[in-house]
Amino acid sequence: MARARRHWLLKTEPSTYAFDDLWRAPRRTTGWDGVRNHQAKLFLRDGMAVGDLALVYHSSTEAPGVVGVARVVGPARPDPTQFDPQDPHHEPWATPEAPVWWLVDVQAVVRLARVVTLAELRAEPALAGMALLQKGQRLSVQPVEPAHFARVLALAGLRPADVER
DNA sequence: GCCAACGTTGGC
DNA sequence: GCCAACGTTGGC
Repeated sequence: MARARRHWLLKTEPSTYAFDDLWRAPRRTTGWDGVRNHQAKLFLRDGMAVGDLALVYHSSTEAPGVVGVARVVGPARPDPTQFDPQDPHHEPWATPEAPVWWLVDVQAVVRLARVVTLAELRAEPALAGMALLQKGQRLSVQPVEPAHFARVLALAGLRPADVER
């Protein structure tokens, strides 16, 4: 039997890569590259599987918050930007035989009609345990409990079936 | 292994 | 821009 679907949160700075960039990408799909934290890497490489769902979160912007939902559509693979000397995410010690950084391919599923802001999330008692809301946390890839995921969808006015397409 | 210095994240 | 919190680096 297949493993249960897991849920995640992916942070991005919209000035660098916004959810709308993903929404407009070919097949609404991109490699989620540039993650340079080892704990986040482990979630990408070892935690995620095709079919998992992720909240996409905008940070470092006027109204930080959840802006969309994406699905993992490809298994973990080495992040190609680590091999590119011209790329800001270049990793001098990485080789194709021994990659350091990993990514998964994600596809936009739903673009929220409005931002579910960080302030709203904080105001929701049912979400008090979310990793995102813990003091000092700054991981850009985080696991999300299914109940929390469902609650955020509800705040966005979505029903569970809305993310199954 | 300890820890100070420095860099980064990210809300405000 | 400020600053808290965390991660990384490097001397010892």
